[in-house]
Amino acid sequence: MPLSRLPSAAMDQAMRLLGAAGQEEAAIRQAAWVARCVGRGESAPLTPEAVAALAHTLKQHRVERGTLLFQGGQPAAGVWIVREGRVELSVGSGRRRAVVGVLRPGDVDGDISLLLDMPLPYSARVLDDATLLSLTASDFEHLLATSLPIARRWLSSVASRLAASQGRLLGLLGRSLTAQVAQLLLDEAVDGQVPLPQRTLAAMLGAQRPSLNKILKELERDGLVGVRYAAIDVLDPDGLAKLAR
Amino acid sequence: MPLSRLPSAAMDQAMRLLGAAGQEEAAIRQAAWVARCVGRGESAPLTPEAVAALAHTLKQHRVERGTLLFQGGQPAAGVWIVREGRVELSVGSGRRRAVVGVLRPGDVDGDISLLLDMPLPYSARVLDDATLLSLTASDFEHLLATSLPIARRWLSSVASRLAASQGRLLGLLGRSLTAQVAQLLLDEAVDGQVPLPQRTLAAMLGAQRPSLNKILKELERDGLVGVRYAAIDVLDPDGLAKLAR
DNA sequence: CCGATCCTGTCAGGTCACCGACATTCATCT
DNA sequence: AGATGAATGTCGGTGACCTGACAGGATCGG
Repeated sequence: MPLSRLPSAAMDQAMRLLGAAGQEEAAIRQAAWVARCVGRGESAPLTPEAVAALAHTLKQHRVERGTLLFQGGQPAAGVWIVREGRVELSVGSGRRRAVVGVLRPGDVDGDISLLLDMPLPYSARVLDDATLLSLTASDFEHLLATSLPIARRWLSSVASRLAASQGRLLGLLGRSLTAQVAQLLLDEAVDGQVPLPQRTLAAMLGAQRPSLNKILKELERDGLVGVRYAAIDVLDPDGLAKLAR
Repeated sequence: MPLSRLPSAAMDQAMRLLGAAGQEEAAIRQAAWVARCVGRGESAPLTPEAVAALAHTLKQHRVERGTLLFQGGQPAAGVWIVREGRVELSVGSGRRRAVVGVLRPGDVDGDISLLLDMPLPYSARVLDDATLLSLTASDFEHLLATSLPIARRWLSSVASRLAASQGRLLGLLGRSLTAQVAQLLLDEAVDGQVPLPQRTLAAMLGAQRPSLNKILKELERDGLVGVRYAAIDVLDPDGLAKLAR
């Protein structure tokens, strides 16, 4: 999931200053932001036409905390792009719940199921009041089928997700829970913070919450992390990296 | 430069004997096969030009068992496509070795590192005497930058690998080793057989070989699998699926 | 045919993480 | 401010998996 996490404060301010008259321009900016999020494209620069095509098909949604964006097993309705807030991807429920990942601004989902024409493998629930962008299935396919720069960029976006997924696989295989926790905290930290409850972190490792809590207290005792309410502070990334190996 | 150092002498000789016309047709066939492997393309049919472009850039190699195709940490030299045989992807060594996956005919690798411009995350070793196809890095980028049908198909290829990786992640999270073994056998079986030594299977789960062996004997006692030398027979897929849930 | 090498089968001891449960602290809403 | 729900801190018993080691069988080379 380590797609580009871009500071969007400056952008938001610019949008406010523009006002209603610049609605068209705001849409273009939105599209350009998405284009930056969807992969890198040094070898496929985006044409103004491609950005405009994106701008006209993107829809914006305000979604409140707790909303179920989609449910596992159903066909994908379209592509979701997180503009602001977080979205949790999970399977199962109760004590057998596993968290596949947590989307943050700049992350994309739903496209894989569309590309492969398979049902969604997990459910998505919105963690904070959020702003989301969406593409319908047909708009998405049309974009890919007509714009090579967009297809090329989307390719690198999916590639980076694959690399992240394989990295997480390696982080789990044959490692002690301590090493897994250290790795997870490093992966998920943004600005030295991991704003997730221990229950969720445990579900991301397929571990029990008490086991995770024990390890977190050990890490805190060693000065590597700070444990707060529904959040972990990463105090010593280098020390964690040493544990994670 | 592992590309140029591979033993391709036999192939070169065969091509010379064939003559120009046969060589061209063989190359086209090869390219069409690759195109089928690299994703589905119901919405992006391949043009004859695209297939021809592929055909002219593919190189064929015969590689003998045990060859190290590439090593983790180095930049990717190009894209590899397995035509025949198997290739093992792994990290680490000794008893801390983890097997990321085993490539079989039709599988592709090396493209992710090129797309993201990152070093290869694992090493690749050839398990059987094999036939491989390759694309150089620049040919690959050129293909993607000029042919939309190929970019579109490659996109679905990477997408399906991502789905598989996430599936394996879910197969590991919070499941007993027995469930993991059952899942792995179902995933890796081809024609009801899994032709891998227990040491490799254990490394794919990040488990120890004795632990795996104990579970395999239990499964054999229950008539779900047959244990042979360096191979497992899947006798009762439904029974395994029930265990894997 | 024989040695070398890989693979399988198996064992005991020790450790680690699961499991259910409970009390406590924190945040939020009325 | 008080009530309510959620998240944290903590505890033992139990079972599962790891560790290291060794013996025996299969395969392949000379």
